[in-house]
Amino acid sequence: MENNSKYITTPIYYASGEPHAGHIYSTALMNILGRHYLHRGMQSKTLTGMDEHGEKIEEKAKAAGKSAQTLVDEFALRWKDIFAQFSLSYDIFMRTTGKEHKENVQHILRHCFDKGDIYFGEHEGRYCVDCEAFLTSKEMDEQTNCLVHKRPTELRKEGNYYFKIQKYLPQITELVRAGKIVTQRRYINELIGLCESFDGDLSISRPKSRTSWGIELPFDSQHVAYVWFDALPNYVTGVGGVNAAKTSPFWKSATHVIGRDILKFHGLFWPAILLSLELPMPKLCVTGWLLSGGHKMSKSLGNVISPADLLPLGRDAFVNSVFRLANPGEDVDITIKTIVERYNADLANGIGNLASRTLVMVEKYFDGVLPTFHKESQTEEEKHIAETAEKLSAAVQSAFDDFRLADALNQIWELVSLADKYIAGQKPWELGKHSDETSRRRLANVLAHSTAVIRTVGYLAASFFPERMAELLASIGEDTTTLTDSMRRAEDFYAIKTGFKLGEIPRLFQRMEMPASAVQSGATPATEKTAATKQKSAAPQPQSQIPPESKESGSISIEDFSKVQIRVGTVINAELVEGSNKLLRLKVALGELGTRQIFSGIREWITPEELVNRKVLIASNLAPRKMKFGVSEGMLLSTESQAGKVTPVFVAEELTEGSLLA
RNA sequence: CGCGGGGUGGAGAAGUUGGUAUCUCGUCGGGCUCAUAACCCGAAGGCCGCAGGUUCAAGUCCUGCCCCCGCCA
Repeated sequence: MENNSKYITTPIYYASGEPHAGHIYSTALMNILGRHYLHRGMQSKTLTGMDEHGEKIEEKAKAAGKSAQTLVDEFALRWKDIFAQFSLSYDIFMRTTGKEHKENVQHILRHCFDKGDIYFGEHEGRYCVDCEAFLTSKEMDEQTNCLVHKRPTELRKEGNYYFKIQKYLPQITELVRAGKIVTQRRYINELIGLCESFDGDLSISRPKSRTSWGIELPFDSQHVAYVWFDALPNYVTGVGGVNAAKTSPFWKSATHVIGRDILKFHGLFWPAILLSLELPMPKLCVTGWLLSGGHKMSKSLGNVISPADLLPLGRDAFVNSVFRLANPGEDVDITIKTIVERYNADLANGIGNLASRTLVMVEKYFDGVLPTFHKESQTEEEKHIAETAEKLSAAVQSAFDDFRLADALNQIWELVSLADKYIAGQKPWELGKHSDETSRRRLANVLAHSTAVIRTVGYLAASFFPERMAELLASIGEDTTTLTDSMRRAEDFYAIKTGFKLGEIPRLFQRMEMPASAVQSGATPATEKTAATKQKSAAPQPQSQIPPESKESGSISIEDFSKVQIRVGTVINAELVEGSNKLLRLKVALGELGTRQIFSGIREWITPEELVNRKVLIASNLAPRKMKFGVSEGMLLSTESQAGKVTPVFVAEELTEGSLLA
């Protein structure tokens, strides 16, 4: 029997920080997939939530002077609130501190333990606190620093429980090769690589002496479950636990939306646990990264687009650009500028304008009553439009099944473009000037076909833009109380509500002005730092990545200026750089931003002693720069006298460290 | 050689088994006036990272090199 259910999950997010654009992206993807299947008449269940255990959360709570539970409760509220602001709904908001989840985890642990898949072992090695894990030699440099976190590791010896993942690797490799876990080709290759290079078993517990903020192992009260057995099982909790999952139609059709960075955990660790549990494999929908200006968003680059930046543009503008520009799996490069451009092109000038021009003419020439088709006088072009539109539903559905949302959106917008061309060619405003029978019929046909296009687009795009599309459909008399057969309705091009009297014509997706801050943001973050590099005497920031700018000697706008973040910092250490006759290596405290290493070419003019403990100005959002002697993460602002003497700009001691000049 | 991704008109991207280089945005010119300064038509603009090789034919296959980028969403 055909499975009529779909279960779509996001990763559960770690409860130690604010959501960023990437979280909105994954959650929106889940939301859109869930809606789409609903619109196909299927049952869909969606899940998102929070991963709330672990050493780091315990530490963070301690630092904030509150209990871990209080901390995660606050984060859960905060995240729910932000999802709500983006109209991102879900059926289940999973929290790993929930009672049901704890019971599920213990059930799973007990099962695997009884089956002999979990054993106790002692391990001694280099441990990274940030990774919360022992590192292999490949994960450290020669000085045993963690390659991921660039910090020293410590020697630790610990007794932990291990899961026999090796036992399941051959099976998993088979499944991966057969495309049973991921369908996106590039990730199949990546996963096979991961399977082949994975050695050792999985450490799945932490002694309570280290952290007690977790779920207790049912067979050893002195240990709590580590993240693999704590967070990953949440997906099973969402369908009611292991036993329920065995027969759940939702579990049989589960799709996990994940970022490509957690592919190993969902494509290797999780399948191994599921094999031990003898549960069917879910499919993965792997997403790429959201980039901004060609770079991963990062605080030091100053190119972070936060949910707060996105909100004024609206959920739809974000959704359209992010799912239009690339299919999930690829990286997507977005800036405020591209989001607004795409919004204006596709939503305002596209479907918004098409709806407007069509309905205004219906109002004008037919007193607001939707006209009838005159199929007997249908032109080839009209037949072509109708056929294209009717085929679109199947194309969209097949695109969704392969997670090719960009392809789906592109095809929908192409239909809009087709209708615009058609209207331009038919000149209905000319036809409207004549009252003979032929002209009236042609006019009716033009407007009926245009309305039918709007209707098709409304049904097909409703999973992306639920609120606006429902408004659009309602305006042409469609019943939007339920959209569960949208995909089927979209196949019936001619089913417009002829005779329906229009109410007020909606103005969907009004054009957006480009925010002043984004006017020039077609440039990469690096080029946006041009203003700062004019302080060329201050530090040896190599300029190779900065193309010449035409307005070098001209004035710059206030927007340009505001791109440069200048902060007050305290020099906490300064030393000569061996092997360089110009450079000083500075350690500068920037308040919240922490301590930065900054190289400055001022050795000729100032001694380290004169700098230490002084307050200076730092351009803090310059791209970090790899130099021969290390990475420079900012620039010390200085002045240059006519004689060529360079002096740092010292500022008053009472200014606050880290504060931003504005 | 840690792993992985990538270099295609100004920007972002498609390019399936090798056969006239495509799309969106932007720019310029024209048209239209129903519409949300919108829509339609046309044009300019590309040593497809570099160098070799295979081939009648290479963005696409092979070899080497250079350069960017990402590594817990």
